[in-house]
Amino acid sequence: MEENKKFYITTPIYYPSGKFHIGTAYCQCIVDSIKRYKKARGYDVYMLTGLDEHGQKIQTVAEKNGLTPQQHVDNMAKAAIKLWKLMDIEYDDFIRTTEERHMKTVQKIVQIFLDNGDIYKGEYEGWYCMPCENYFTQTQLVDGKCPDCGREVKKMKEEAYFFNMKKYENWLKEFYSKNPDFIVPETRKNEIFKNFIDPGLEDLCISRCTFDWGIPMPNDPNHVLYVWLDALTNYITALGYLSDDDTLFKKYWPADLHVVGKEIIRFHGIYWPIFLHALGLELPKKLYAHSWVVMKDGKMSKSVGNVIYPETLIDRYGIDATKYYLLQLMSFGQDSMFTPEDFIERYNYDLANDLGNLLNRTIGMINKYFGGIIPTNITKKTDFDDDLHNCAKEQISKIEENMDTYHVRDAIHDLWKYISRTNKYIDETAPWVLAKEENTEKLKTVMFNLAEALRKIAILSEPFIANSSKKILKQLGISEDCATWDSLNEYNMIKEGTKVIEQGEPLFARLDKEEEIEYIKNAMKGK
RNA sequence: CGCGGGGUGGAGCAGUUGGCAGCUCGUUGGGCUCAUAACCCAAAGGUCGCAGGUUCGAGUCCUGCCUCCGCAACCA
Repeated sequence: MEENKKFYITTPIYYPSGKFHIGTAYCQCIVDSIKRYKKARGYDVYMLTGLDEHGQKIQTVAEKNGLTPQQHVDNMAKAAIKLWKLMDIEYDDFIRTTEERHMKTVQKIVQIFLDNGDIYKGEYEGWYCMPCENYFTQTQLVDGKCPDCGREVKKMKEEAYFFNMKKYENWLKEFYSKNPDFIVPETRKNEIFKNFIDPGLEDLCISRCTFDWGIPMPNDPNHVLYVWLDALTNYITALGYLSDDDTLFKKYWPADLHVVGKEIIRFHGIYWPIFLHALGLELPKKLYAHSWVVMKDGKMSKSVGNVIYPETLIDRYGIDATKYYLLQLMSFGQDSMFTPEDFIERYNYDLANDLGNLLNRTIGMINKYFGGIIPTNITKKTDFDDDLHNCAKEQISKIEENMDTYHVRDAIHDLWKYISRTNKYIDETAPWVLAKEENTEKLKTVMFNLAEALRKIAILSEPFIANSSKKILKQLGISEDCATWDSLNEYNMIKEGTKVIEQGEPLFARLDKEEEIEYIKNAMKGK
């Protein structure tokens, strides 16, 4: 399928100024699911995540809490690692921009830019709010005043370094005309073109001297790097670019996929390609801008009392339910709405009723009719087998197609179509009637096909709900080596004498709708 | 006239290159009893924001308008 079987995928590096919310968790989920899928398809996958730990805001937040910036980000890094562990995120490296390995390389990169004349010293001018110690642009001002505190702002200038973006403008345009699919969804590309590329690029201010929580400019230590040159480069510094050991860089760069939030696609779609080009490096293969989880009353906000944190859902409903919910919710290009009602409904209908109960009824019947041994050596067919098999084939190829284009939600919906079809198969074949008629051969066929369908469902669901996938196999008594992605094309992977668990255990216990909605709503209000 | 995205049966959404309007939930009726009172089938329900236009034919293309949301460059 691909000439090169490596796959380097990254998440954004999150800004740890506050608690990680559900949107951050979603981003981790989608990247994790793509990683697991690629891994299942035989790729040598490397997944990077991390934190963007510098900047004014970190400094301010730390001071507020009576901490040094370093202490603050250390705490946040611990919290992040704990959360990713709780969420069972399989990353390969976790980069922090305050790490030596990052800072050193960034300084080297800056030096290269300085040497090549890509960086020049100029003056940054903006509206400055003294109490907030922050610059704002004209358009950010609210009634000509500070958008944060509402006080008067002053027009101020300061010395700053700039990156010469204009120099690369034509190259960037050319790149996009040759690679129109670089950014998905397409609408995000249109957005940055209309707003920033078509009107002509402006040079990027890359340093500040009003605060010091950042990487010093190698040529001028009074200045620290400002945001993007520091943050974006994490994707290569983590691989050891320009360090003593750059084996990972040689192996995995260029990235196959950067997943980022739609709010930062601009930086990844304009500055990042230009930085890389200026360094003479290859560009990533694709940028995927995911959209946002929004609430019924708009964006999440603490004052409205509609913020949902991942722990709230994970602690009570488990990581699989949370991942499943987020992944099936978020459409490819559109913001999607979280509601407690919807969460509980999806949990009950999809996970408990459709999937969990399918496993449970199958196990029940295999126990009841065949003493728990999955029948093999099938000789008879029922009228419904072909249709079930065709559905499997069709859905598998749709899932693969959707996962290959990162349409995770569509892939999940495809999988559930197959689960539904399998439930229907039980009604069509009515095993209880076959049992009464003592039509043992046909009954064997039905039980085998059900077990086989569940085996496939377990394989297909692994990227999304890994724990449940394992549980399904375990309850069926099927070993994991009989559950590889390649074996999806096989129909005789279940070994003779495979024994299912004696008493099926619910994968997802049904929830009391009213009670749980109440619970989530209270959690959102901070109770 | 800054930019972008929405407005599709009660709710939340899909609708790829224009070709008989789909999905999930809800509602109504029916079937089944293996199962976590789960599962399966069927029906009702839509002027696809409004007004024009192109076309044999438009939710899908063009024009204008109404309305909601997000972003506006150094703010992650």
